[in-house]
Amino acid sequence: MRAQGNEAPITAKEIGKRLGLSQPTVSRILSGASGYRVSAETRRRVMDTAAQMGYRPNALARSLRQGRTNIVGFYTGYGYLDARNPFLAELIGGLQRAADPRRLDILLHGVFRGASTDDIYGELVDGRIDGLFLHTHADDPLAARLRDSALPVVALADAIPGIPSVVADDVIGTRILLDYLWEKGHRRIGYIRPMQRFASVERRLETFQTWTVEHGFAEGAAPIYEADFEFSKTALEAVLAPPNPPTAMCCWNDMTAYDLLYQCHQRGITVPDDLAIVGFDGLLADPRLCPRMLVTVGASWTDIADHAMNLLMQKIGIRHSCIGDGAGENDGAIEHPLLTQLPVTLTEGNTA
Amino acid sequence: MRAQGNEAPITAKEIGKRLGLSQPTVSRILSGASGYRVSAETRRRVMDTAAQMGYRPNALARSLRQGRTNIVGFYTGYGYLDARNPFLAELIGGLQRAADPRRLDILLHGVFRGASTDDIYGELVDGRIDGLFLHTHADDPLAARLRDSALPVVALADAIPGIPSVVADDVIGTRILLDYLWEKGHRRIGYIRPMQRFASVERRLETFQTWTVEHGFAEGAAPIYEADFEFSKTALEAVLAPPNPPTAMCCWNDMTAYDLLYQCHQRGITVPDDLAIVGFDGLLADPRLCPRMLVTVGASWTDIADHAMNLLMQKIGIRHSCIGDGAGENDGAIEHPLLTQLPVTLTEGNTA
DNA sequence: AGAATGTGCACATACGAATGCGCTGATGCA
DNA sequence: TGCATCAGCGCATTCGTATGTGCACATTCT
Repeated sequence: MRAQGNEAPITAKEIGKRLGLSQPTVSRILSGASGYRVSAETRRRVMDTAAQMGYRPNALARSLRQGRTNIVGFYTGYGYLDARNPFLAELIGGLQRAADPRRLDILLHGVFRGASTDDIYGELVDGRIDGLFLHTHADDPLAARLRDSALPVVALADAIPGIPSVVADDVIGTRILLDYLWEKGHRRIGYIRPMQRFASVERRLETFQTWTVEHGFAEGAAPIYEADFEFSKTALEAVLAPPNPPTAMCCWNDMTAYDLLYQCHQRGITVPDDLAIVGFDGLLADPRLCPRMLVTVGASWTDIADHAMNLLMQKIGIRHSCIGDGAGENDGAIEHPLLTQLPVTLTEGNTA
Repeated sequence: MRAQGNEAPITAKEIGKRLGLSQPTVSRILSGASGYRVSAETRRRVMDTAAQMGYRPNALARSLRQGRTNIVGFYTGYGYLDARNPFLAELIGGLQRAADPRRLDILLHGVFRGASTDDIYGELVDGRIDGLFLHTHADDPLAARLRDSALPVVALADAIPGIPSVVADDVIGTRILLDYLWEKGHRRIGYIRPMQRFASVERRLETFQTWTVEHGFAEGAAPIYEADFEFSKTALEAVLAPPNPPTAMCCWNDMTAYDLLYQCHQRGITVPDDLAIVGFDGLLADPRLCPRMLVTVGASWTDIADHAMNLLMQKIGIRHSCIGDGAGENDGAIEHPLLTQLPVTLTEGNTA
């Protein structure tokens, strides 16, 4: 039973007391404040004592004073999603890699069940984070609240009007997928969309419709299906029931594609011979994990995270400089477009 | 250009000023302090004004005062691992689900390249988190530092001596796997271990050796191979080269098993007919994602995270109560064993 | 009417670091 | 000798909230 906790906490004041110096002097030396003169001797004594006592500056006090925490938040509006979801895993993993060289930590905001938009909003803007990565749909009332707040926010993976968003290029991506199917000889292609009206969904679906018109698809040759995140058995039956079913299915994202793939496997439908399947997001490109991989497009998750991080850093920097000089000039503030669409590449997995 | 930032921040003091009340009174009302009497009228005015002004208590100031942040940290000593790794995804995802009902957020600590143990330690104990989930190996010098610190720490997935650790039951798990192989008729079984001497590795390997002796395995019938995280092609050749190669391979964890699985697939070796493969961790149980699933054991990741969270909450609670009454009594502090081994179950995937 | 109780709030301080400003003593230069 | 300069450091305040203590005033009791 190591009973500690009775010793006074190791603070700058404590070091100062021990050395006969004031707390501010200790603070200035240890935080390496420039423009402050101390004798080499005093500096040495402070540094030595601090090291010996194992002094660690309290991050809360420092952040409270400086208005900066070096923590960026991540919030997903899809409360049921966590890091187990491959999509979110790529997102969070990408942010981790992007945060690391910038010496930032990531706060995963939880959304306890039953929390109101107001509560969540309050926890996001309470000063714990310098900026936020937002992963939600455009209809989320939280998005509107955040757009009008002072907190720097960047949207990821799905665009939010009025908030800088970094997404994969939905139009080019969808066209690449459809061109791929076209070259493989497919002339009846179905599209699976989710029930929700996400911005990405709309862009992808519009592109699908435009493309099929461009390529002279007849009525009924480009059916559109609506699926929940979990693609049900009955849905596949509905797809294959008509006399001339599609020979290929274009899924709005990879998770849906995997659902479909699994359903096909369950009933002995060979992919891609009986039914070709393409997805969107570039998920699970690692063939070790999923040998039964499909064809997918997607932007590099590293690029998405890195780009978003740069945007957020810039917003954070601007906000902080504006505090000092109230004039509000935007010196050197490059105007970024609200929607950044990153280039995509197609990945053709082994279909064993 | 919405130029804000010049308006005074909305603080409790500001509300008090507007209502002719003191800041403490506002604070007490809004934080719902018990044992403090205010008139219903004042309470109403404060609540209304706070709501109208959009008051959000500053979490930094509150935490600084209360010595509690309601944030728990997660740190992995394997710097190259992020949420993309299925193992870490399960770990982080499990913690997210466990944190949510407790209204905690999770701080993912980054380990910028080149950071010393001392730097990392400093960033972990700087007051931003109430407790830490530690995922690293026993040899990590950071583990020793943390063990002697006042920060509540719980180790996950790999045991750390002196720190409460929550892991899957390595011994039972390994025996279950081997019994499974035995029943399938395998009498020559190889084991793949990593180069690192992790605690879990040692326990699993010991169990393998004990088990093979118990079952009368002859010399050379239970070969042990050493592999890096990436199982190389040459390694599989080394396994299959001898005249009487193993008919089954027991991999120390699932990621290694997937490597092996992939190598087999690449050279047309049928699993499990030509070579049976079993892993450990219960990863990727979702058949949609990995139809070529293998046989694996593992504890429920939800259970691991939940158990670890309970342990940590208890340590945090004890620490906080000890601050108030310096006596250091451990009233009601149940002594938990340092090593918690959770029961495992076997999952037999489809081997399509 | 005076004392005892209770109500409703303000005052002061703590938390720990950061920072503008100003004080002291030594030195420089005229 | 007199004044400016500069090094070296302390003082006071700031950030925003929480909390122990105390002081008026109103109410009730005797």
